Amino acid sequence: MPVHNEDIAAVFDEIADLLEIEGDNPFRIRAYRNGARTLRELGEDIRALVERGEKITGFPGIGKNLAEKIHEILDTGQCAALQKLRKQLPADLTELLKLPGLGPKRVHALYHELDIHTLEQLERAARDGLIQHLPGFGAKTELHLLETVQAHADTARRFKLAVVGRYAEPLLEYLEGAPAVKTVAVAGSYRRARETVGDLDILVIARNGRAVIEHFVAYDEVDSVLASGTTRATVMLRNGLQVDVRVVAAVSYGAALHYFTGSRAHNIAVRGIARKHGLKVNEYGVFRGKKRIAGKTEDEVFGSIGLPWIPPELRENRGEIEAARAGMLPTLVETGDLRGDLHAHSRASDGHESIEVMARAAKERGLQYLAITDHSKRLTVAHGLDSKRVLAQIQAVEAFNAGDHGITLLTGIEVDILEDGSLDLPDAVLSRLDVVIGAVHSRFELSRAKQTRRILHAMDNPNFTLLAHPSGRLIDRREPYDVDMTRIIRHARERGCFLELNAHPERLDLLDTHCQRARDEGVLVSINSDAHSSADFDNLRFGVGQARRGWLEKSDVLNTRPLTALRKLLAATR
DNA sequence: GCCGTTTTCGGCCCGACTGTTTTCAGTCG
Repeated sequence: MPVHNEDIAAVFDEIADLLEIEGDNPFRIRAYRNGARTLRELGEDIRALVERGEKITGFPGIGKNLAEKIHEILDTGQCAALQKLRKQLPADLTELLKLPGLGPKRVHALYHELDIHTLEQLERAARDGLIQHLPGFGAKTELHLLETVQAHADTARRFKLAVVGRYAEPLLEYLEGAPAVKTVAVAGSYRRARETVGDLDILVIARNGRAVIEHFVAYDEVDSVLASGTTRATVMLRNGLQVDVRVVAAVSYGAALHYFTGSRAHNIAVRGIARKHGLKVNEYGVFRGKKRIAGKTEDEVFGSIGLPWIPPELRENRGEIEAARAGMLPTLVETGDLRGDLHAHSRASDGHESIEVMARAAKERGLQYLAITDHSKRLTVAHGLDSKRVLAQIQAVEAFNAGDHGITLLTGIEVDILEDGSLDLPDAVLSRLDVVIGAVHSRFELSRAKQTRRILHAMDNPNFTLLAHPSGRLIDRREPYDVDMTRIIRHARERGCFLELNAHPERLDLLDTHCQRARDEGVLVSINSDAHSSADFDNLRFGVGQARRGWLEKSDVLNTRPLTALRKLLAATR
């Protein structure tokens, strides 16, 4: 069985869970979790690194011990330390930790006092009234556990960023109507533009916290109130989205916004720096002893520990603090930097509008050019274009450009990459197009070696411009196909072609860590809407959010170029 | 278990809410 970063990370997380239940040293537990996180965010297969003989102890949180365990897991597929823990504790015990309200201490008690290690046993014991007699538990906790175990199917759900946006905006407006509210702002992973959001964090500046909280929990989409105090409350909306609201005073706004924006790893790192300066950072401000020295704005908070303001999308403790300290923070790309869009569909294949309507919609969003890239014939479900229809579309685009519309259309195609890596239309046709987007739409299950070879071969076609949605994942619906992204990025550099960052909320593909690699390799990324209707151009902002999480600057993005510069770059790929 | 512009030892982020505690532990973010 091939071992991937995620497999090793899962081992470390399980070790951490089991150690935590047994009450081990909390910092040792955190070390395992940090190691797991580093592996997940590496952006490259650790196996490939090891096979190349590279040292792995340099990565953050990977010391001698974890490096040894990584080698062991790669070599044997097993980890003796985990096996040993699993002998002491039943493996399914960690499942209980996922239940809200159950942490390591309570799981410890349930197991050691009542021999409970499955959800079924927990449910039975709760129904029999056995749990309320355990120390630290009571009747209310028991009832709560019974309810959550029965509803466990819907817990731990994450929502796509765009979906959360649709619920967040009206809720923000509603909160602005609470008594004496000065400011309402979204923080958390939504502000960091994570591709999915677990719960929505909203910060409110107001004099009277209690009044805001009362107003909030009365919102008509609230299904249940999970917690409610004088400065914060947590509710579940009817759609299953959890929302946290916290109320702070204006003097603490920056500190609270920073704190609730996270990520947790970033916050821990910032507080660590503050400690070295003899300061304490919490959501109320930055303190020297009892004296608040900063807190009104995020600028102040960062400034108090000698750093410039760091954009939220970078706050993952993936090097942004070091970059800030060195004055090397990127100037991140913005939606307004985009000059065009190189991936859109028309009615000719599976789009819903004419090329004229799509052009007008793109122009209304300030774009100077738009590539019409319908599907190729292999994708019969999408009514893909054969050679003859491609040639007809070229004529239609030329006819459009002959008029004065304030936007230029580019000819193009989203051509299927066939299983052998050839493209689904003849070179004679592809060579007449401005933009040739290669896309994998079939045989997702190919082995890593075959899938990678297939894509590399496609990129070698001299007409190939850019690779559509490179990982193929659909958030929550389909895993990325197994492919060596490092080789693909490197090949794009050698071949002189580009990668797409597909902005569709279900895709957001390139992944953020791959954007960083593309940038390091000097491969330009095109942030494309993949619009199938005129409203879809609004999705570009989600692609920009993802690009910002991937540290991309304006100059790293292909379609920030004005049309003439773009044409030169496109010509150079051939 | 990791890590070092005080350090190879001795640190490691911090506060709100809940429930069961009569002064605080556990969980969560």
